[in-house]
Amino acid sequence: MTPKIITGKKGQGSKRGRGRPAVFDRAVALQAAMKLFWERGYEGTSFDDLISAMGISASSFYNSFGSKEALYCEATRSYLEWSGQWFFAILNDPSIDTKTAFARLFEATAEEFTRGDHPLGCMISLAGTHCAPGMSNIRDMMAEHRAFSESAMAARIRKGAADGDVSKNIDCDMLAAYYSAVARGLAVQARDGASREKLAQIGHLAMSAWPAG
Amino acid sequence: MTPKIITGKKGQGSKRGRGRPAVFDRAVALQAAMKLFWERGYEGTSFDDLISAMGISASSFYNSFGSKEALYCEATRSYLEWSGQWFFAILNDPSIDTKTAFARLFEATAEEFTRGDHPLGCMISLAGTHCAPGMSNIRDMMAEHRAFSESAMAARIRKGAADGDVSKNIDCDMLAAYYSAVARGLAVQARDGASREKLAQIGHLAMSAWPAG
DNA sequence: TTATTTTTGGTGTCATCGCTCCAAAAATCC
DNA sequence: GGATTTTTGGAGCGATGACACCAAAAATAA
Repeated sequence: MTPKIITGKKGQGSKRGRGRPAVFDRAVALQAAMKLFWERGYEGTSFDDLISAMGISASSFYNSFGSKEALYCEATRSYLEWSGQWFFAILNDPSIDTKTAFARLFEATAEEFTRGDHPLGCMISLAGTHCAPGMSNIRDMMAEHRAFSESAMAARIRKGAADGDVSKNIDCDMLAAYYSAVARGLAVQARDGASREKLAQIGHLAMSAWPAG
Repeated sequence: MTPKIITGKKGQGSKRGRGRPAVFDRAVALQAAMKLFWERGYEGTSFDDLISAMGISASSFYNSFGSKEALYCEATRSYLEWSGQWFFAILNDPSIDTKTAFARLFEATAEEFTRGDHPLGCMISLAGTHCAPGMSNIRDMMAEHRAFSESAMAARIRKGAADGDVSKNIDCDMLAAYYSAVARGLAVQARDGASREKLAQIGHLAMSAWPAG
């Protein structure tokens, strides 16, 4: 009944201690879990699928990651850290103006959503929209992540307005909401098998809604 | 092992026969199931949730609907029949031009996605994107429905090009893919709690990408 | 080497899931 | 009213899901 509290990451994460060192690479195992969650979602991924893909036993899993839900949170953070690399690099590139940043964002999105070395689309856009009651924590977490990326877009547009490369008359939050919606739609299109070219052209069309300066 | 084949709808569906008539209204039960599936998705909705919401017993469920998967298909058809009402009425309204039809489509979408009498967003847009292996039939079914609505949009645009109210130089399929993506994005935004006004403004912004005649 | 610390495999457990069977009950037809 | 046909409630089943526990194994510190 009393839930076991995992205070800190153990396994490969702790510094070289006394006992037997873990035989598996925690980062590699986490990455494998991330891809599975990305592909199938939280509820679509079973405990057995996870430990099998991660190449560890049930007890190692429990020792190192605490629970399926804790692992999902960690995998999500890992995904965000990874996708945030290209996302924020482009969004906040100081050498380009706001509109160009968004255009490049969608070019990169078309590429990233259709790569062969990881699942199609976006782990965040597709997750936690359709879920059982009792999964509200998961749903809320993903909604927050979506809201975060939308607000990052809004901040970039506001900066553009301050810098003078975006008209001061536009509603920055609404423009960000629009491009956020387009990104979510691209994730669904990618999942349904849309080609890189198709995604790129959708993004290009979306850019033609950019308000005139 | 030999799967029980449900040849036709029984229960309230069959014409007044000999035996004891069903005590529940099949259409009402189906609608309750539809709303549950719409809210939670296929995997997020349990058998017990269903029979409880439908107000019937497990055996009545099995007698009348065959299986959870068969019910899901039927609920999906029911949803499409219902949402197709407003969708195609606007898309194929002969009294308005193509661009106006799409603008009205998004106005209606903003309203329909945020009504209090049924779940938020769209049952089709959100379903079957993140699912377990073995659910490929469900995933494929939903992807087909999405492709169908996209092709209906493309057909409307092609008709517009033929009628002369859309430029003949545009790529009709690509424009449809773009508006399809926007619709998917609106469904996610609606799920995340976006207001009707926010959705309407996103749709309005999306319309400003309409190619010049 | 010995003691200590930690991981590991295997097994067990409890709940849920989706389904299935069965006999009683109820309504119609003759 | 009796026979027939169908629905209904309830009990139960095999599979899966997500852990949880434990004793053996392995590696380091002393």
